[in-house]
Amino acid sequence: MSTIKDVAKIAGVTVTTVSRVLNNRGYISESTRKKVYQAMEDLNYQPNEIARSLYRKKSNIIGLIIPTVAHPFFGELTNYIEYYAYENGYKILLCNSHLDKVKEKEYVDMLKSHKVDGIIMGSHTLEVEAYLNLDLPIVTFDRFISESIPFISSDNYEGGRLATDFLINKGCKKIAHICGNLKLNLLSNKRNEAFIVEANKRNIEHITVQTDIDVFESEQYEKLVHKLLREHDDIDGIFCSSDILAANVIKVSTQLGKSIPEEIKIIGYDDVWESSMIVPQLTTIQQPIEEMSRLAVELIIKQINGESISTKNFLPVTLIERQTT
Amino acid sequence: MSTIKDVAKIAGVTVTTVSRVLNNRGYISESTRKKVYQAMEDLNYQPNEIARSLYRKKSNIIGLIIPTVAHPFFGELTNYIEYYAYENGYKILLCNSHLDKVKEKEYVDMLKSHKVDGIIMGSHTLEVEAYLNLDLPIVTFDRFISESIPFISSDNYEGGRLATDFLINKGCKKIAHICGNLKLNLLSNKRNEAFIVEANKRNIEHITVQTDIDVFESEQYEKLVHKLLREHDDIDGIFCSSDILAANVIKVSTQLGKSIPEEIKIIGYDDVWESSMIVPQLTTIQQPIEEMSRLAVELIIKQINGESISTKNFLPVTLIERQTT
DNA sequence: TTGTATGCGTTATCAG
DNA sequence: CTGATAACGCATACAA
Repeated sequence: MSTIKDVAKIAGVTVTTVSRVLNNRGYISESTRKKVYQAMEDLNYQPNEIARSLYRKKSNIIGLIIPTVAHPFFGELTNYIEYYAYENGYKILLCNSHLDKVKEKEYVDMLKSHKVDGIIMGSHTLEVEAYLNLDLPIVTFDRFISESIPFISSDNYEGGRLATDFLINKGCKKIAHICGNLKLNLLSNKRNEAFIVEANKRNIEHITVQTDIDVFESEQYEKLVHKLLREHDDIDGIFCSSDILAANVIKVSTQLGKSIPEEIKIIGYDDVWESSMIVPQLTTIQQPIEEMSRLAVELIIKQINGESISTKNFLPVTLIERQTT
Repeated sequence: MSTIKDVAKIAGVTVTTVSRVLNNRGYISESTRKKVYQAMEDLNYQPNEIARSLYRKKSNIIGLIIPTVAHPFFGELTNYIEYYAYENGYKILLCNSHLDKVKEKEYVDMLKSHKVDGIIMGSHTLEVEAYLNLDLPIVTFDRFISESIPFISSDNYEGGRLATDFLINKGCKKIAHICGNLKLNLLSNKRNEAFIVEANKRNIEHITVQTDIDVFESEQYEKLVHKLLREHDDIDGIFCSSDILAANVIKVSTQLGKSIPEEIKIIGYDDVWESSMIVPQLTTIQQPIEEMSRLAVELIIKQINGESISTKNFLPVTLIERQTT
């Protein structure tokens, strides 16, 4: 690959001049500008971004840590994040933590070594302190770490409320909420809070099932759902904390011969693309995935530029009624 | 962030020495080694990978260009690719081309500027020449560009044969194949070749439907499938070139009141995670996504290391029978 | 309008 | 065993 020196030699000028035309800085005569352009063309020259990064102390790269891009929600999120990052001249270094504590830590260190300009965190297995000493612009999804670290989150309480109310209004008498591990201190726990409050308020029998099964372990999920439906044969409504989980519930319910939505109603969360594709189409709480992504990029870039931003960012959710309720 | 200089100063040695302990090169006394480690610890020092990359002319980054990570197939692929890359000390710079020719070209240039060590291409909208002058290790999925550029592909012909035969053996009398744009010169076109050959051999009426609708435009897909089933009410078997497409067909068939698999049998391609999750569970041709990913990383790294590799890499496919046939 | 010299953080060569 | 110093490719202050 040719360097700025080669261009300079061919164009018969010094590297300074080449650098100038490259960055449009200071005065340069039209004739030399042309010569330089010509030389760059001839050599098929492209500036070395590594060298630029070193000098400028800015890599134009954003690190993205998520559980796994194979999960539909994070796949969509990542797609949009990369899209908006690119629009703004940034690139994405992708890290799938698989919710492995050790790996997440290693990724953080790696990203720091690689001098990324900021980190978007969609995976949080580490202790609060680990994020505090990061000394780098950061945005998290769905987790409050400290007043100084901005987060983006859907309005989880409202989502939980909407889902629960909806099931009850549809006539459910005994409902369940299947969610992640509530100990993880995620903002999504608010969904369960709302679930309990609303069910109590309406005097409806309710059960909460926590799980930290990896979402791709469908057999385990199926077992869990089987168990739940066996032990509580009279459950007639389930609120799932993700669409993927809801798909599992649909599958098991069908296997058990329960008709949806007559005998059991199911409502998901996220509104990933699949939820309108499956049969029966899933009723769900829609998170504004694109807007969350756009905002994540915006917040990171503003931090990089030293602009002030709001730390608490709640985005609205919407109930999408389809065929499972 | 502290640099090697700071460490040197604190440890009371020169940068040379620090660099030595950092890279375990040459002799160093145990005592200075300790001092240096101590200083690194105190400063929480991490070597600057940008500077290293510049000097070594090696970034340890692999560029990945795909249509979009939001597509389940590419989501899974990307997950595995990142996994294996990381295992081998490489990082992934993610690019979603959205099959946009201009964007794909820009991404390629960007990756070259960023001095990635190699590119894995899962998106090919450019002309053959564009890839030939790349002057960088490269691996493509599902496209033969030239004898010098290695590709990875499932055994598409066999996949098409398996699917077609299976439908016919199950009693289908009139079958359709919905596939991508055959003009794109992808190896997946072999699936259609096999489809036609097998159908003719068995003397079965068959139709090929090409489309280059973006896979996320479900309404358009649905229209297409509606049209197909309206014009050919007697179709009783459909081979879809992706599971996502098959999911669309399931949805439309259900809407039209056709029972699956009694009145119409459906078979997909890929075996993404969703295919076993949907109801009814999808019969499909499984591509070995993890192995394809692992191999892609292996082939790129071997090229980077100057090792010789095979350019034509076909991986076996498997028919997975579930509920739609 | 253009050139010289210096530094970004690191590694390697060559002395000592 | 350790230290100066040059080089990686680029951009800027300062001269000319």
